[in-house]
Amino acid sequence: MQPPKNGGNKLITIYDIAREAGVSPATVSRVLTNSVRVRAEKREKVLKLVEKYNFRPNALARSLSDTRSKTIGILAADVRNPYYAELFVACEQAARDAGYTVLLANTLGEIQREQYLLEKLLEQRVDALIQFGGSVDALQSDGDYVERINRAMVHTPVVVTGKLEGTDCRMVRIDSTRALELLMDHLLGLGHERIALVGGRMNVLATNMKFKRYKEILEEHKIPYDPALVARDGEYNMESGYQLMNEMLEQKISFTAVVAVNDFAAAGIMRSIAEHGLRIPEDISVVSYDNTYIAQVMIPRLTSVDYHYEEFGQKLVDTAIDLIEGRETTSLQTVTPQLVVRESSGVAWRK
Amino acid sequence: MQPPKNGGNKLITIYDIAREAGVSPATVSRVLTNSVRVRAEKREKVLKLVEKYNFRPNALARSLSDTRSKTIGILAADVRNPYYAELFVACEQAARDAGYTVLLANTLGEIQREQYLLEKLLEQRVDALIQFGGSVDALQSDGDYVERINRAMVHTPVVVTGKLEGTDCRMVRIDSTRALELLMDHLLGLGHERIALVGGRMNVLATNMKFKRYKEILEEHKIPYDPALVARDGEYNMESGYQLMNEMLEQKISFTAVVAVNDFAAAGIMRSIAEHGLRIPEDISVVSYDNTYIAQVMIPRLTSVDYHYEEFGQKLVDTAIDLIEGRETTSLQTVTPQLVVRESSGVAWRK
DNA sequence: GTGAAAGCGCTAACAC
DNA sequence: GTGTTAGCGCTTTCAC
Repeated sequence: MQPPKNGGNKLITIYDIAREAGVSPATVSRVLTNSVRVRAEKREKVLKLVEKYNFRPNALARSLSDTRSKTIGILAADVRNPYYAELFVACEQAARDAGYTVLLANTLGEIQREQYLLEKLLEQRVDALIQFGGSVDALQSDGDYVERINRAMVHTPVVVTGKLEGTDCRMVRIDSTRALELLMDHLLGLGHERIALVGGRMNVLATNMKFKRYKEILEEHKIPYDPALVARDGEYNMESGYQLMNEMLEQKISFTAVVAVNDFAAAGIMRSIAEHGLRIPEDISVVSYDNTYIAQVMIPRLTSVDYHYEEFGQKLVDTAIDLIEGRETTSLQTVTPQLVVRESSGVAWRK
Repeated sequence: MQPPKNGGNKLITIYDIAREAGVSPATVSRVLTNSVRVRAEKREKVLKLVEKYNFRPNALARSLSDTRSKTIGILAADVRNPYYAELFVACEQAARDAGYTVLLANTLGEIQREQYLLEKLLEQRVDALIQFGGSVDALQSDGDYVERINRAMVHTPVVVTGKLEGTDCRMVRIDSTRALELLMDHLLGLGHERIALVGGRMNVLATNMKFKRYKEILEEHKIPYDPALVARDGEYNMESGYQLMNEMLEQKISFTAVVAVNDFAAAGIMRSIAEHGLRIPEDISVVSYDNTYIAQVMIPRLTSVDYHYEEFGQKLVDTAIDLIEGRETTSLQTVTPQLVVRESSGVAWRK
């Protein structure tokens, strides 16, 4: 109990309001929470004082008292990535609408930080946890992290955008398979057959799923699968797309279209293509996932798969709240992606 | 006091630890906070139990008890804008390093939401508030908001990246004037004289300051000021840059360089220029502010002014913490911008 | 060094 | 309806 070192004379409490209104603290609380009917007269009196002193109830005390903080923790990989930023803002909105506050922490791709922040969020007694990016994206879940999540889930429900094998956490994720289908249908329809997959890592769930479906689709269309067209030893950024495309172009591998692992990678890919004197989409079509504003900023604008971020965020939050309030929820829900066709994709110049 | 509807058997408390360790709760607290020396033997016993039960102290209770939450509230305009995202992550890091948690809320450009979120953050009893974007960017501060901030500041120090006239809140902001100088020096050095200013609004502090300095510099260089070169009836996004540049180009206004209000606007400007069959930088040089990854994604890459986001965030947080702990701080601090030259700017094609 | 006890500000039985 | 009271889980005097 330190003396407040800054400006502060103590903040007003319900006791102060109660005293001045000539009622009990409980009544003030009742007025504030609107839980039980209070006589109009007293109610007015309290409300007037609340107004007068600009009284704001202490959310900490409230949370401590009813053992729910009305807060949802969000563990995001990195909000500097517009994909996560979109998703976060969507969640924030949905949560706010439901009377919840969100507490965001960025894991920045480090498993260590991820664990640390998980603990921090739990200390804040968030009522539920939503995680996007990081360990939950992995094809094979990290055992140590799984154990921590399992311990957390004894008291705090967890919702993830990927999966966490060995835990019972709810999953709300993009239908990656469908996302790839949209792109492939689009490209095949334009006459493309030599279609490259560029960027990302195979040990990432979504990336892996897309690859599987890619091979299936080729087979369905009787197009031979050429491993040289799949450059998956990369990352999810521009540099990686740039590097990988450079290599493919320099090896004279022939293809008429490339599916970038996301808009960032697409940007790098586009640069590489331009530097090799080729045109988009005349020589090579480029399409990608996420439909962040990068897709709109590029010249030509990118054909990209959109994820309905609002709906995505809403589902994540709804699921979290269902869990908090003890309602049953499905183990896995999916968000249906949608293709946004722009100028970066066109008809194939040869069969 | 609701019964926990989700999985939860009650969480462990220091009382449980104390009982099993055969010490008092106070001692457990002492071990946890490392405040006073505790006999090694007891300390070990407690620590072992903490480990055993994976005990995490309730941050809410702790905050309530010592009347500081070790939390800094951040009111940001919109983290989907990479400028704010960078700044937020920088603040989050700095805060974390200092043992603080950050609580983010996005105002999304609505003054109403801004006020609401301000109250929400105060209810959470944040120890300090940092605001970037929104009302604090305005040339003329909103009276109503000023009043609210003043009320808040009785108990909670506020740091902003702009200004808030009529309040005593601390300011940490980019040296906008210097930022413009960097760009002008660069362009003038390349032989440009007909330099356009595109995007943004004059009632935004930073934008306004840049305009003032722009005129001064022209004067110093004996270059006549042409109002037709200043298109400031816009926004801070791509569409706006696109529109404004379209208009200038269609009006056949002649210029060899344009200073975009930010990277987003620059992207729109570049598209407009390309659509008019002009080349960058051969025909027109384009430069901008913020140096977000949009600058690196564009072809050609953008020459842009960087803000040392890490340092910026660190200063904001340091100032907030100084205020929390009752130390004196300067009213205004600035962050020195730095020019990053890329391919979008080149020598003027005529004098 | 350490325990007992009060208090942080609120909510929720429980009486009346 | 409304006041009284007992927590929520921690920190911090204050004794010893």
